[in-house]
Amino acid sequence: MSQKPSIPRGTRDFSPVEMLRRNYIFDTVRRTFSLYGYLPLETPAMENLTTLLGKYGEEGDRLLFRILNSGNFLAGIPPSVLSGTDTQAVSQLICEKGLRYDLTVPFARYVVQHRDEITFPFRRYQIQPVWRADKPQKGRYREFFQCDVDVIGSDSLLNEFELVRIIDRVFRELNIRVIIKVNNRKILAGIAEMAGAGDRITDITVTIDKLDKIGQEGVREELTQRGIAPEVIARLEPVIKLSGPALSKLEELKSVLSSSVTGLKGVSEMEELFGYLEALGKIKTDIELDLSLARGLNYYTGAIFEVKAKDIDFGSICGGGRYDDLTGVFGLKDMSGVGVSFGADRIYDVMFQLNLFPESLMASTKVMFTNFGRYEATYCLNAIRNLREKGISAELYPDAAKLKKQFDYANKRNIQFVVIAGESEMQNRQFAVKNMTSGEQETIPFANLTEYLLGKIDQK
RNA sequence: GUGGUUGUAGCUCAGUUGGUUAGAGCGCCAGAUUGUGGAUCUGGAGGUCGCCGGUUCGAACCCGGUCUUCCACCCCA
Repeated sequence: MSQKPSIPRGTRDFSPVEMLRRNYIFDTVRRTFSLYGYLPLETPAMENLTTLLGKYGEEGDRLLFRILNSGNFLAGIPPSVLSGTDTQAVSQLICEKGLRYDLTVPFARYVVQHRDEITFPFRRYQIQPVWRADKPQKGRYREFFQCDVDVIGSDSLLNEFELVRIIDRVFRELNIRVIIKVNNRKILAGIAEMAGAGDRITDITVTIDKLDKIGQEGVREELTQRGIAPEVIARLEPVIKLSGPALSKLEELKSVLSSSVTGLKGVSEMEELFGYLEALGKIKTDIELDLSLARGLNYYTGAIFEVKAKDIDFGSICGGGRYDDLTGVFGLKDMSGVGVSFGADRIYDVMFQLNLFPESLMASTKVMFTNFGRYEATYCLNAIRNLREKGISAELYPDAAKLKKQFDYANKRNIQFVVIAGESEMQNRQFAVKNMTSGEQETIPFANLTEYLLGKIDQK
């Protein structure tokens, strides 16, 4: 009895073609991270739930994949709990581990645990999958890869500045036109404070974050629904609607938020960041100070970032921000960090739809030798060794199949050159080299093959 | 988690009011061409109609459940 195989909902297999394209993204990202002096780090797929819970808000806790304890996980659990309806209580008793939800919290955990071996400020990058028990949709998976860059142990706004440069570079290299949106949690706190609802920041920010989507009217409605007083809403609106260049927005905010120490701090932080960008920037990517940007993760305390593709709507493909006290809950105070996360899977989707992957990715083998049998194959293998030594990827068709079949194979694999060595070629110590794009075929002496192909093959 | 949607050949999809052997295009395999691919022609293989159950003399079609896909909300990379 065989069962139809399948994989869990929201997960995917990646075929060789897909992996070549994914690696293209990972390589680009990794190269940039490393260029900016960040060091690689990996942490386990699973963490203790105590590490994970309570870091992502109520919604985040719900979306955590929990791992059932091993062994007799029901031992010692009161039957009254098991028969009840409080699944939360049950899961707490039978699960002590969970799959990581992002890379930032495990990073904070790592920093606290290894503080004595780390040289601060610590710059690390981490490219690994994360898991969320979300309902899958387009661009939303239950297992997806994040590419995180963070620097921890430095308050300097220069870090924010460099992250913007990294974002700019990565997306320029990938050829994706994006817009970087920036805001600051302290400004948001100041705005809420100024409006007379400092204790309702979460409700306010979560709602105005949807401005783009549901419009002013929608925001007003939802704020009312969340129990925000009309006069508060009235005071909020003009601020959110501020327009113009970042620096002029900030200028206006200074007077609006004059009564809020926190708010002013946020404004000056943003002034510093945009100051660097003006002075040293030369960044081609559009950067916008978007006062409606909030971001859900509730550990952010300063700058927040979000990147969207301009030519297609796929939600945010990169996001992050500054967190002043993520390590605090693990017992390490005064350790501010800032970082962003590139969503590899969404970047893939964007690039795929916009056709941005280079054709050349598909051609791994540059030269294929046809196979006429054992005797001829040996002749070819000698040449192949020479090619490989010169860095030209080459392969021999493994079976002495019909030539049509061998050519078909080369065609489908996008192999640029096919080398034919049969009886007549061997007699003259030659090869017939066929260019599969032009269809031209030349006869080359055995000794000249490597040189000939080196000259013909498009580098890169 | 709430509401909706989708599932037929490897892929994209037809399939009448429930009625014998479920179709097409593309792809695949073979041949036309026993050392030359992308074109053409000929032939061929390939389907528990997502899965389980129910209604019926009879189900791809109707009903229920379940899984999957996509969408909205929620939230987010």
